[in-house]
Amino acid sequence: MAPERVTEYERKRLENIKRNDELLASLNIHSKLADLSASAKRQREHTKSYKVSPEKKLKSETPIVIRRSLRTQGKQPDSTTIPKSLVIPKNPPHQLGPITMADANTCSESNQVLVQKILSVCKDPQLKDGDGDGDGGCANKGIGLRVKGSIDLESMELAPENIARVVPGRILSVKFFPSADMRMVVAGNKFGDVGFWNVDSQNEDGDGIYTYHPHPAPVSGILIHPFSMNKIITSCYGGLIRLLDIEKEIFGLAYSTDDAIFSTSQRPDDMNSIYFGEGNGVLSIWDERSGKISLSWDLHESRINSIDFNSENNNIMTTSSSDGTACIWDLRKVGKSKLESLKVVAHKRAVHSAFFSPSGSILATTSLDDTIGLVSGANYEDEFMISHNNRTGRWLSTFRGVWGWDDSYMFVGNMKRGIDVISTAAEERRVVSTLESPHMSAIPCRFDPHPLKPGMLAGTTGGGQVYIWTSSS
DNA sequence: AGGCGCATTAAATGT
DNA sequence: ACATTTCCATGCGCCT
Repeated sequence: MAPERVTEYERKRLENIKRNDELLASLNIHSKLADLSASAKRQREHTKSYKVSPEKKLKSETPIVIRRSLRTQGKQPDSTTIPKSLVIPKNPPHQLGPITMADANTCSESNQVLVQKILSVCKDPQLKDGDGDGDGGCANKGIGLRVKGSIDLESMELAPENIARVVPGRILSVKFFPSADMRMVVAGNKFGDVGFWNVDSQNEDGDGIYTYHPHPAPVSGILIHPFSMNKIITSCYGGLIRLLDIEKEIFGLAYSTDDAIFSTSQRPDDMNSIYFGEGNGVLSIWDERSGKISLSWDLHESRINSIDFNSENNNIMTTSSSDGTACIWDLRKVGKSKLESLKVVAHKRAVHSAFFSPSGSILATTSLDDTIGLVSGANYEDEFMISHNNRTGRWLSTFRGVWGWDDSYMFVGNMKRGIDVISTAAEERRVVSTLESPHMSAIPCRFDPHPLKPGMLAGTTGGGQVYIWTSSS
């Protein structure tokens, strides 16, 4: 019993420290941890529960007032007094407002190399025909949002040089730059870090990895506009949506809320809006031009884990939720401040993703009830459930099955350090092969297929690694 | 109905 | 090699 007590205490203490640290960060105070350790001590007297809801705890136990007053007193950061064990090295002060890339930078690499690289691709004359968008000159016209094509599974491989640890800790979101002229991936982790990896920089200087800390909480979404790659949107559990302007080198603050933001998406034909899942089932639309929420619906009874649009009809949207359902909505059928679902796919547990196939005719869901659903038919009336182990546990991000470059294959993580490939043809509908490699030393959980390079698939792990599988065909 | 304790899980880090 | 640490997941069962 005694040792259990100790670990219990220890756990609470760490939890408290972390919470306090995040609070400190959110208040932009980078200092004075004397009272922090005091609060940790105080925690000992509060021998109560192990899991207290964050809000409650914030209100009841965290000495907010003291911290505020510290800042209002204008006390300077005094790192010398910070106990070594409490220093979290990768946490520069967090601001609730715009933050420059320089301030958010947590690596030794220079911003300029990254900025110039991205701008050079944006400004590629090849891609810059016409250019009347007045949008920073980052036109990418003539290239589709996403190419379609079949690939040869047998030819997919993982080269050792296509592996990197891009951020520390667990990755929640990953996105390729939608450019055919460079291979760059962006990954967001549990700590709120965002890492950029220029995969082809081996021949250039540095390791091609640039890390920033623009968020105080897990990065739930990354969006890169295909026609304006110099603008990168990130969201986090802390309720922030940031819009990184590469030209200005600023992580701007687009929107902030007390609710957690669990998912973000953009409607392909309306890049001025951001659709995001907020709190316990609310879907909101933020309009870039007005800088405000233009619409908001209460669609689910629990968090919305994913949002996706049908490529063939951008009015058709799908959401997946921890309430155990994935739904299909028609945005034209807006009732009185309500949306009616065209279809509800019911799972027995939380649904962590729902994505339309490239053609739009199949919806694939991934659920903690250990199934992957394939929903098809003219009105999505055919449901087929494929059994698949999706119990990732506490230390890994949940699995989300993603589509490849046509309707024939899906990719999903496998607890045995592989990537399961599901053939979706009506007569198959099962795992037909598993991508495995001795170089894949951890379980890939979240994926992003390169939108312009069929066969190029990024997979990310609970340890911050990114694997880029490629196909020679 | 809802809050709380607990088991579960993988991989980095420490010895 | 093995042991320790990680500690904003989630479901379940037990308790109010």
